[in-house]
Amino acid sequence: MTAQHGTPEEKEDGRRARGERRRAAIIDAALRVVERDGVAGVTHRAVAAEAGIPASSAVYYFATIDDLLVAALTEAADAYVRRVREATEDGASLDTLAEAIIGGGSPEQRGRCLAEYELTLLAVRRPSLRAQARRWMDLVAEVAGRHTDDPVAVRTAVAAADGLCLEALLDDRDVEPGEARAVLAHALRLD
Amino acid sequence: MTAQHGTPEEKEDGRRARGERRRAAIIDAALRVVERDGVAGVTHRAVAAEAGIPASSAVYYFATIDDLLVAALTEAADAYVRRVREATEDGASLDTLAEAIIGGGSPEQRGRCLAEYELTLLAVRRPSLRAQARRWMDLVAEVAGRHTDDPVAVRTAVAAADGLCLEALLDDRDVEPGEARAVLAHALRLD
DNA sequence: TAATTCCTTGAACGATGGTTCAACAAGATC
DNA sequence: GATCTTGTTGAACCATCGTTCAAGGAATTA
Repeated sequence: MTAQHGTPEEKEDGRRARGERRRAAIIDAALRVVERDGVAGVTHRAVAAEAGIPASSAVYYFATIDDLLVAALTEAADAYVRRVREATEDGASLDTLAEAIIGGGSPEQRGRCLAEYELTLLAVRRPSLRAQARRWMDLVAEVAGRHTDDPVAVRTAVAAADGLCLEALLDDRDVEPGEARAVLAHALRLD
Repeated sequence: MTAQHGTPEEKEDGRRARGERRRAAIIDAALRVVERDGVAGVTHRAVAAEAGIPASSAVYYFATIDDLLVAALTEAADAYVRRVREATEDGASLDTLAEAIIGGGSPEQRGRCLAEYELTLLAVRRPSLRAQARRWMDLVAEVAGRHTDDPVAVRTAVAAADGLCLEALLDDRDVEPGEARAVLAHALRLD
């Protein structure tokens, strides 16, 4: 009853505060493991090792592997939304959108993108995760919608954005942001 | 040295013939397992159980799980190419292409599509599988190329086709083939 | 028929992983 | 300080899995 109202800077339980921090660290570690070894590599022990904590601690916060994956997917979607929003809030230029989606081909972005894809595919098999996974597409649809009123164009742009990511992953070469831009522009009839 | 030339109906070793049949049955079973439980569900034992044979027999034909997944991916790509070629060889209508890609939303097609996606994503982490995985995209690019000369339009259509599949998987509802057709037509400027 | 090759199969070994549990430390509340 | 809550941790249990292996059966060849 002490932490009732909105201000989170209430006098809080220090134990819980540290717990929340550790929880977040575990999720981060889990995302790193997904990037490195894929969803299949996410085990309590592997994530705990990545986070530098004992395995039983990872179990304490995420009783099942599923819980951990759900948390990781949610965090990944959050990060993605943050990134794209930041890149498109002021000027909704197509270049920045393309770069935010494809990620410029840097290795770290590539790892992120792969992780996002794996988690999305995971969501296909778990109805409870679908809503989280859809946030990617919905966000791209929203941004695309600023450039056109044609719903088919928007659908095309969204689908193309997803497909471009997959191509970028499958090709080893760095995908030029210019190519992504050209495809998005084509889908949106901006060329 | 007996089975040297092209005619496969040479007097062949009956043991090997049955072996080849069993090998094919194992690959089929592996694909069914991928559809049902995902790539993560592919184990020697699970595939063997699906095929109704002892686990050690699956090991005899595919010494490692990787071998099994490679074979499954190759077979899935073969089947996909066969399907799309069959649907587009005579009249290369966009409707048939759209249906071949999206698959009319039938549950079995959905399972196939999901399996193809999972195997494709697997290929991202194994360079030796990339070539097989690319066959999907290359085929769609070829078919799309029959409708336009604009390379950007082709790239957009290919990317959109991949993205549409993912959307269809993520949405539970059956995706209307008409929607897929509209998106492809938009990408190819045929509307 | 004997030797050879190919396939079949059950059992087992070692490793990994999900999960449980009990003991314990540390902060919060009385 | 006593008590309660929260977090921490190492050990262990049990299941699953990849892989090995040896014994054998069946088709083929000599």
